[in-house]
This record gives sequence, C-alpha cells and structure tokens, in this order.
Amino acid sequence: MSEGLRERKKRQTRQYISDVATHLFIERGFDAVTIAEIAEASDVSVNTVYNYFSTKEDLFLDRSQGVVERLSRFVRARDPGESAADAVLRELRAATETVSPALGLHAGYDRFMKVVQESHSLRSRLWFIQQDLLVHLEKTLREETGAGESDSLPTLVAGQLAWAHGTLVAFIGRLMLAGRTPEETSREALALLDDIEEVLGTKVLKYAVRQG
Amino acid sequence: MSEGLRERKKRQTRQYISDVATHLFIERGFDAVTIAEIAEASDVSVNTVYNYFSTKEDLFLDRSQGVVERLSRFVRARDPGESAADAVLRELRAATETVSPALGLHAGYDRFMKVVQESHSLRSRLWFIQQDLLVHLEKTLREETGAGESDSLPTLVAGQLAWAHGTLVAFIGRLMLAGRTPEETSREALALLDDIEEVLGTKVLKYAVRQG
DNA sequence: CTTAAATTTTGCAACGACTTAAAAAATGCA
DNA sequence: TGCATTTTTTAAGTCGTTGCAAAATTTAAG
Repeated sequence: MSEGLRERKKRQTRQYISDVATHLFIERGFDAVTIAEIAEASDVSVNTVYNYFSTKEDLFLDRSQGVVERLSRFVRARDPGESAADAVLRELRAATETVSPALGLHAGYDRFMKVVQESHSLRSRLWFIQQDLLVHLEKTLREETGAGESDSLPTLVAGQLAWAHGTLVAFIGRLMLAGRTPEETSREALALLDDIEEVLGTKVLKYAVRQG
Repeated sequence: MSEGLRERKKRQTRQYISDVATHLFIERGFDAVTIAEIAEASDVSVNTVYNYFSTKEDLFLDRSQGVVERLSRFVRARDPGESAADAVLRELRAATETVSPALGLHAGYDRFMKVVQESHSLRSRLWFIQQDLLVHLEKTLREETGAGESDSLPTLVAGQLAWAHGTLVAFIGRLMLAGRTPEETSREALALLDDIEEVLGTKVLKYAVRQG
C-alpha cells in the first residue's frame, strides 16, 4: 500500500524538472528561458512538462503556494486574550527574529527575487497568491468572529493584516535583493514591524480577541 | 499648428478600434475575442491594432490609466491644516456622494466589471496600475514631507491610503456587479468610507498635515 | 512468463498574443 | 504632379498552451 514505483518515479520526474527549470531561470531570467529548453534539458518532452506544471510560472513558484493559509493559521492559533492582529504580529516577529527562510531570510533569496523582479508574469502570479491569502483570511475572520454577511469589518481587518504581511515580505525582498545579509535584513525588518504596529488603528489591533 | 488631417485620422482610427474592441469584449468576454477578430471588425490589419495598442489589455483598460496620479493629486491639493489622509478621504467621499463615474458609479459599470472579473489578465493589469498608484503616492509623500531615504513612514502611509482607495473601488465594483444602482452603491460606499476611516490609525490620519 | 489493462510519455498540429522587417499605400507639401 | 514622410499591410516567425492519437511503460491478472 505504501507506494509503487509509478508514484515514486512521478515525484522524481516532477522534482527533477522543477530543479532544472529553477536553475535555468536563475541563470538566464524567467522570460529568456523557453519551455522547450526546459524540456530538452530535462530529457523530457514539452507535453510532459505540462503534465506536471500547468503554467510556466508554476515551475518557479511551486513552493510559494503554502503562503495562502499562513495568516489564517496564525489567527486560528492565537492565544486566549490575544487579538487576530496580535497573533499575526507575534508570529511575524518570531519568524523575523529567527531569520526564517519562510520569509525569504536565507542566502540565495536575492537570486530568487531578481528573477521575480524582472518578470512581469511572475509578479502577477505572486499577486494572485496574495489575493488568495486575503480572501482566505477574511473567511477565517468571519468564522472566528461570527460576523454577519453585511458586516464589513472582517474585510477591512483582513485587508489590513494582509497589507502588513505583504509590506513586510516586500521589504525583506527589497533588502535581500540589495545584497544585505539575512541577519542584517532581519534586524531592519523587526524595526519595520514596530513601525507597522504603530501605524495600525486600535480597531484593527483589538479585533477578534480570543476569550480567556 | 493646431492639428493636421493626419493627427485627426489617427485619433479617429484609434478610438474606433477601441470602441469596436470594447463592444466585442462586453458582448462575448475578454478571452473569447481574438485580436484578429477585432482587426477584422474594425476593417484594419492585426498589426494596425498593435500599432495603437501595445497589448490586448490596453484595448479595454485604456482609460483606467488616469487613476495612477489620482491620490497624489488629492494629497498635493490638500488644504492648510489638512493631512494627506484627510484630503484623500474628503475627495473620495465627495466623488462617492456625487455619484462620480470616475469611481465606477454609473450605469454600465456592471458590464465592465463582469468582463474584468472573468479575465485573469485584465485583473492582473489593474493590479499593476494600483502598484503604480502606490509608488507614485509614496514619492509624492516623500516630496511633500521631505522625509529621508531611510524613513519608512511614507511607504507605510502610502500603503494605507492606496489600500483605502483600492478597498473602496473594489467594494463599488462588487456592488455594481451584483446589480445595484449607482445611487444605492453610493450610499453604501459612504458607510464603508466611514468604517475605513475608523479603522485607520492616528499616525496615518495625522500624517503630512499642511501648515496653515 | 504472458497478456491485457491502465497510465505515462511523446510527436504533431494548431491557436492566439506578440514581434520584426520590408513592401505598399496614403498623405502633406513643394 | 512629384517627392518625402507616415501609416498600413503582408509575411514570416517565436513562444506559451492545448488537444489528440500513437507509442512506450508500468501494473495486475492468469
């Protein structure tokens, strides 16, 4: 029952194609590499590439998909007495302090960012992911607070928290792209998080407090 | 010096192609219409279409480009004693109250929104326009306040104001798409603007006050 | 081991957005 | 009218993406 040869080979093929593609993209830029080249370099047909990845962007952003539920997870796991914003800020600070790769705080992220920055379609794709994060978070806030359909606060608070997250990630990306080390960037990002918290309104900071 | 026949004809041709395209898009959807069809319906070659519009999206979103400087204009024109946020909120309220078509408050916007909503590439394009608005606004805030390079407040305040604007526009779009009248939507949007103002922090609301 | 069924891979043709270069037509002016 | 400039068209090609049927491979059954 564990796993047949077929499954294993599929996972390997998929991983291999993704690795080859990532390598090529980082070396020559997203738009400069064609799917045909990736297929050839992977010793596979173009159709096989499409068999595993539905778009060219997926070949590069496959792992970024996990971000969609990030803030929702933080909110769902908030402590008693803690608001949604508290939990999100606490978790973001923790990830920043520990120089977590999940936020882009790792050597090599500059090369990733360079590829993204130069490609229109990759940035567009990352935006759709952020949109998904926002929609997901709004739904979570509605569930957690039981807010009515016509209540616009969950929309607004979700918007604010997603903005805070997006601003942090963009900031980190900019610094890493500029050649800073992860540690240096971490330090500056913590200062930014303080600024962000100071900018947020009380209504946001006190929203969805978990009863103790 | 005024304008030769050549210029006039060019403007006419451009306008005609845009009108034909818009008509087709609204009738059948953005992705279902090909550039070749637009060219044929306009009695022009495909390359002439590309002569006037550099991408397919431009054929539909030509007029939306003016939005980029909107918030910057509001901020630059703020009254003495008024902050950047005050000015933006005042102008947005004014436009909403007067049922301004600039915000989408006009009959027919529902059809526009329907086309946009169904097309991945159009939404992506609108996002890039919002990004431009944000960048533009941040630059304006830096100029107006003389904030230093390392000061992140202009970035954050610009982000908040662009968020408020984007949230309002999205809200209006959603209601119009749902079949509400412009007047009804205007009323609900005013309530949303109140909610937005209540959600914003003092730091944002008091930023860049013009000296009286 | 052989065979048949299921699945994966492949080659091929096609569509549509977009680019480029050069020929052809329209226009403005002397 | 003749000429220079601008606009339009034609033609050919690139690339992402899709659909389809044949071929190769893996799995399961006898």
